[in-house]
Amino acid sequence: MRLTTKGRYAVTAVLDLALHSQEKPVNLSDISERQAISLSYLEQLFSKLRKNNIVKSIRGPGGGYLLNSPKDEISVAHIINAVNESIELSRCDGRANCHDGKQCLTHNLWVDLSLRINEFLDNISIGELIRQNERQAVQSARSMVDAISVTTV
Amino acid sequence: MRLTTKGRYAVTAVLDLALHSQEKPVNLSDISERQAISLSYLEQLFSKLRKNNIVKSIRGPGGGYLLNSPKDEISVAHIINAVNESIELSRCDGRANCHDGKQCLTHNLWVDLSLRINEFLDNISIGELIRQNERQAVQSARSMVDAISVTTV
DNA sequence: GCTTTACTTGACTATTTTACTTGGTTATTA
DNA sequence: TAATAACCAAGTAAAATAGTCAAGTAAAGC
Repeated sequence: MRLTTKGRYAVTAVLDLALHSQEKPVNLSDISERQAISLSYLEQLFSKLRKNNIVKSIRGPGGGYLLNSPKDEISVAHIINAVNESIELSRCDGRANCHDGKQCLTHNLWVDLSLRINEFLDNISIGELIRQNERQAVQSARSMVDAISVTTV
Repeated sequence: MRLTTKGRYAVTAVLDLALHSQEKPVNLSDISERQAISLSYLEQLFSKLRKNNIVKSIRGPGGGYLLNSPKDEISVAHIINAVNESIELSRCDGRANCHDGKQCLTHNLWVDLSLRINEFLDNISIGELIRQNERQAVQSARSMVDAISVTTV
């Protein structure tokens, strides 16, 4: 599991897609404009997302991309791993390098941690992310209203 | 929060330090050899770790590095953020770019997620990582013993 | 106090990844 | 058949990563 700006771009783009595609496909030009990501870079990212069955495409005029599954079934981990190709070069995989055991221990510790991070991000779906944000927005709007009513009363 | 091989190197090195420094300082050459990380790269990483009060150094012969706090008070997030400088270029910070609100929404969603990842990694300490691994080792040893005793009885 | 050891610092370089560009081709619809 | 938008491939600039080198400085021990 790697977490770089590339992953952020991908998650942001999928979030944009989830927010804008009500049955109608969304084309990359629109996402490019809204999220300020270059069109061709988006094409590369979406090519990987499509190959990983996260989105599906419709060609031709009026075409674009759609989520391939319900929002709640698309995890952040899935998106990030899709664009990162995740060839996770885990050094001592069986042979070599791990001569004295101690090195293998630290390596194992890292693998454990890596698994835990992956598991964590696998439990956060696009749908959940959006809902949580909506709740927060409602809450802050409410407290804003409260604040106003307090100051005006 | 960014999670790259650089962060892995740093966490691995601190784990190695935690495992090997029983009151005595550990020098970077030893870590370099054990973890197969170049000495000069370790120097750069430890310079940042020291500035962030994660480790302390002792100069001169017999010198090296020690953890600056108990194992349980050093979080994985702390280590990763220390070496990554975390200048997290969060695009629309107030001004610019965020014209239509929608873009800001996706941006906020990412920031939320980022905070959650950070919080998650902040709750995993070096000490906890090591202990968990020990438990696993004991368990697998136990189940191995069980398996053997079953097959031999 | 001098020498040795070993950390410290900074500048410099190679490699890899990221982000983007260009220039196309192919499928679909109006 | 003209316009649209996905698809594809090669190349490129900039940034991050990983490592090198050389000149320091602090501490230990003789």
